[in-house]
Amino acid sequence: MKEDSFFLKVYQVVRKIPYGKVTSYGAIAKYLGAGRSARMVGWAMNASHNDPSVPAHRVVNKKGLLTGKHHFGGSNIMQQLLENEGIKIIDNQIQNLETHYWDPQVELPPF
DNA sequence: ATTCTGACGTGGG
DNA sequence: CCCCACGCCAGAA
Repeated sequence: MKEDSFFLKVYQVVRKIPYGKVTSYGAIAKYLGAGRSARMVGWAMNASHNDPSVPAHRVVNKKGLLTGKHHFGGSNIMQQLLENEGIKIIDNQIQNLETHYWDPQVELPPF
């Protein structure tokens, strides 16, 4: 596992997501410079299972849909975690997404 | 090397 | 907003 692999970069960003905030795969990809590799970000989250410090539950797709909840052990853990942070979720979709949205490109300093 | 896949995004309708 | 199709690219087999 290369320390500079895409996964590691993703982890770094995802770890910086503040409590009660969410972001999208595309936003992370963009921040990393990948731009169109949003899918890779999500895929990187798969490997994030090996790294519990990565709050993957705060990463959703651009619609605010919890697309990856199925990978959280098969239960609605992801939704509960987000609701625990004050985020309302209905039918796997985050309500008031703009309120909880957190853009690394804006909130975090550039490289 | 090739092939396939994937927790996505965007654009057109 | 929904639906459909294409693109995108890193990693695993």
